[in-house]
Amino acid sequence: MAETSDGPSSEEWRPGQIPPDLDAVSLRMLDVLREDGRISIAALAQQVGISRANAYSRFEALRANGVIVRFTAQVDHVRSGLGVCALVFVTVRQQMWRQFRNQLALMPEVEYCAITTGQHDAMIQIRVPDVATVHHLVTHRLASIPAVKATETVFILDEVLRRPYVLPSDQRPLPQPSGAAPGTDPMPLGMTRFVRADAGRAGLSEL
Amino acid sequence: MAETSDGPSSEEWRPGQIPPDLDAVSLRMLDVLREDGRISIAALAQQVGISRANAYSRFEALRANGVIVRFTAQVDHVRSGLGVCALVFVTVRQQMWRQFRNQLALMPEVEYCAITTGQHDAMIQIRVPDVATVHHLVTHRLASIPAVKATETVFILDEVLRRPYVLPSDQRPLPQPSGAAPGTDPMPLGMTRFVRADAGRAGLSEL
DNA sequence: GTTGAAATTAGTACGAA
DNA sequence: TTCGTACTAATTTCAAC
Repeated sequence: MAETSDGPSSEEWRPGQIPPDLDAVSLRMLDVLREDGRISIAALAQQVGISRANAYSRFEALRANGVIVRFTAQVDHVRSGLGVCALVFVTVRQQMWRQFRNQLALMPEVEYCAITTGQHDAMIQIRVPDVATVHHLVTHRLASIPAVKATETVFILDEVLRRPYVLPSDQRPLPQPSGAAPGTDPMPLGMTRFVRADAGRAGLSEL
Repeated sequence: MAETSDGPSSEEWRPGQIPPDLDAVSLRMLDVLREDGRISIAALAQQVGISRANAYSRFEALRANGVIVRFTAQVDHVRSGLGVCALVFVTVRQQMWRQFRNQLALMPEVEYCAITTGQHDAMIQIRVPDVATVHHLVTHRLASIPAVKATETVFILDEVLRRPYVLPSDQRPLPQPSGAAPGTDPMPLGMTRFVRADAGRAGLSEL
C-alpha cells in the first residue's frame, strides 16, 4: 500500500549506485513534477527544453528506476476533516520491531513513522479528527501493542512548512567551511548504519 | 510559545465549516487520487462509479475548495541522492517566530517544519546528501539564526511508514470505549488552541 | 447527474540527425 | 542518445437528455 519498507528486503536496489543517471535534465523534470504531478509529458518536455520522445523515455526511466515512487494528491487535512495532528515518540521493546511495524501498518491514522536515534526509538505522526481520538489512540490502541514500552506525545500546533519533496538540485553548492567539507563525503549508507546513541546533539553553545 | 500564526493569516478560510461538501464519493475520489495522482478523470469516474462529467465537476470543486492542495511526485530520496534524514528540535526565542519562519523558507533542505507542544517549540525535518551536511546545517546555518535558542538533533535510521495523505475515510468507526467516546467531540479548533505544557504525555502505566 | 457527440491532446512508432 | 513527424488511441470538453 503506502509503506516505505515494511521489511528488510529491498526490491532490486543496491545502495552502491546512488544516482542512477540523474543528470540535470532529469532533475529539472523531477522539480517540475513535484510541483505539478499532473502535467502532461508534452508540457513537461517543453518546460525542461527537450523533445517529447525524450521526455517520455526519461519519464519512464525515472519510474522504472524507482526515483519516482508514485504520484499523489496532497490534501488539506483540516479541510478534509482531520484537523488534529500529533507526534508520538515511542520506546520499542527490543526484538519486537517486526511486530511494531506490522501493528503500525494496521493503523490508518498513522501518516508517518521513522526509526530515530536519541532518547526514543521511533517517532510516529498521527492525523485524527479530534483531540479525544489522540488520547484514545495513544492510551488504548498503541498501549495494547506489546512491542510498545512507552510513549510520549506532543501536539502539532501549526505546520509551518511542508515541501512536497526535497531534491538535491535545491541544495546550494555549500561553501567549504574549513576542514572536511560537506559534499566531500558521499557515504553510501542505506540509512541504517548509524550508531544508536545520543549522537547528533548539537547545542549551540558548541559554537 | 505564544502566537503560532504570525504569518499572512489564513487565506479565505473560516475554520467553522470544516467539511465543505465532502461526501462519500468525493472521499473515494481523494482516496484514489492520493495513490495515483495522474489517473485520468475518466478512469477515476469509473473507479468511484460516477459519470465523467460528475467526476470533472467534483474534481474541480476539490481543487477550488482547497481540499486538494496540489499534485506531486513522490521521489525516492536515497535514489535521488539525499540519503540522510534528520530531525532537529528547535527552541525558538520568544517573539522571533516570524524571523524563524522566514529563515526556514530560505533553507531548501528543510522538508517539513511543525510547531509543537512539549519540551521544544518546533521540529524540522531535513534531507541532505551526507552526515557532514547535517552537522554543518545545525551548527552553522541554524545556529546563525538569532531566533534559534537551542537545537537537538536525532538521525532517522529508517522510514518505516509514509502514507501519502491520511483521509477521514481511512479511520474505522471507532468503538465507543465507555465514557466520552472519540468522535463525539467535533471541537472545531484551528490547530492553534492547545495549551503549552507537557500535555499529551501518556505513560502506559496509566492503563 | 448522465450519456453521447466533436475537438483536443496524449501515447506510440517509426526514420533522421 | 536525441529529435521530429506521422499515426492511433485516449481524454477532455460541450452539448442535449
